[in-house]
Amino acid sequence: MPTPRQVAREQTLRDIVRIGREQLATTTPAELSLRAVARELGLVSSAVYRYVKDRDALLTLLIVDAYDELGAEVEAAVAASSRRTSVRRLQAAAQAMRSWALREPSRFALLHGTPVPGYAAPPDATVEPGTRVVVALLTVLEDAHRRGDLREVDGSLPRSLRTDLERIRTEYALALPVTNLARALGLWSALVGAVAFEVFGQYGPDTLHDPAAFLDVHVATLAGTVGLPTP
Amino acid sequence: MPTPRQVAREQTLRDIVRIGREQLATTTPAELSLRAVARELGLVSSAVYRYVKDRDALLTLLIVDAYDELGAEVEAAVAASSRRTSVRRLQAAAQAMRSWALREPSRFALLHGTPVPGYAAPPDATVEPGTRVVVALLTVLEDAHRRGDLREVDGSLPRSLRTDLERIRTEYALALPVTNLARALGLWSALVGAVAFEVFGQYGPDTLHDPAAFLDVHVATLAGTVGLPTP
DNA sequence: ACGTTGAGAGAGCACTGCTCTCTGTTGGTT
DNA sequence: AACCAACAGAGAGCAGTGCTCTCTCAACGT
Repeated sequence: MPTPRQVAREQTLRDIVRIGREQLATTTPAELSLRAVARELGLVSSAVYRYVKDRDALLTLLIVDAYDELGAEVEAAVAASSRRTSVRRLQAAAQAMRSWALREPSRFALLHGTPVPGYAAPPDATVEPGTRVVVALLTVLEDAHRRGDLREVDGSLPRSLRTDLERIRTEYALALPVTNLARALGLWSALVGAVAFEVFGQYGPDTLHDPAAFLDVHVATLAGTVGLPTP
Repeated sequence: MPTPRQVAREQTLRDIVRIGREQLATTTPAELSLRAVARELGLVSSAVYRYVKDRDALLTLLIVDAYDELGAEVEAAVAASSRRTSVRRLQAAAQAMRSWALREPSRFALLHGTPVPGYAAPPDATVEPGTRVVVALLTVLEDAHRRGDLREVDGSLPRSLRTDLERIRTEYALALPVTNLARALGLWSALVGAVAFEVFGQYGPDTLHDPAAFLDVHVATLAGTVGLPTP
């Protein structure tokens, strides 16, 4: 049975994450201020160090928090589109990611922008939530493969790359061939790259006036590379 | 004829950029310190404000500096591979970008990582150097198109997207069809995304042991989408 | 009932970007 | 040649940051 002190502690910790998340709505990860979180919480700055080792630890909490929210939304989009074509499902996943990223640019930057200096995310805490998006993409491909809609793409792979892909394939218990898996990894980074380009404004001003439409076209193209039938 | 004072001023300005560039070798853009630059220069912190309006202005100088260096290296790779297949030329461009990004992770982050808060790069200073890489990619495609090696890719485009692409096509005096241009933009963001994934460590630890090989495979796949013949 | 653990406060250190004022030099104009 | 304005740099200072240290007091387990 948890003591009052324990429940209060967990509540405060949740509040810290919540306030940190709110701060990220208006500031960038680099500007996230522990003192500001403390002020908002009605605490003196040194007190938050009872809950969070340092600023990097707070960032880790927020990274996991963001990965989970993004992952959940992409998974929901994939699940909701289970009766549509695989290309449409990938487009739905992409648009879910894009929507979230545009809604939460700082939290997207926290995940896929410049890493915080000297800070290495602890793998045991971040790898699992950090792979939810790519796993969701792989789910679509696995479904297509099971239905016989996935064309096995050819092409030789360097040996070390093939080894890595085989390991991933067994680790995630995938049925799709490694050549398709290679394309899927490419799809993943390309998708994140495309969203980052838009969120970070790197296409340049007044280049694309309907980025959502471009993303759909782009994802359809990428879907062709992983072996899906394109209309 | 420039006065001694003017040449001294320009020299100091160059020194500031040089020192800033050196600082970025060991720190991230977010940590770049104007005071540290001043110390290194043997000046008091307030003195550098005679040369640079504020920290953001220094960042702009460094962004242009980095874009130019990256652009020059990618252009050189494209030029040096003019007698090879178009796919190999794209791979050379990609590897040039990857090499530079791994050698200069902070400066790469400055270009393609999280934008600095509240800071909008002045377009008239950054757009031209910022497009050198994509222009180099387009050069490869134009060459291929001229030689008849570029297959016109089909697929319908939404109207607003087609309008944007037509404008880009005339602005850069391109001969390749807009459908291929759409794929080229996708190739660009995908390439940056792939490099960013590796530089920022987002593939996860121990996922790919030969990222250079993966990038070659990935770029070869993307080259197929823009209409180049893949072996 | 009593030590131990924990939460919070407060002061302080070293650092940041940036502004203001003051001094001395440079440079163009009369 | 003399003069006054423009300029480079110094120094102090403000508000903010992350983080550490010490102190106090309440909650907790024995």
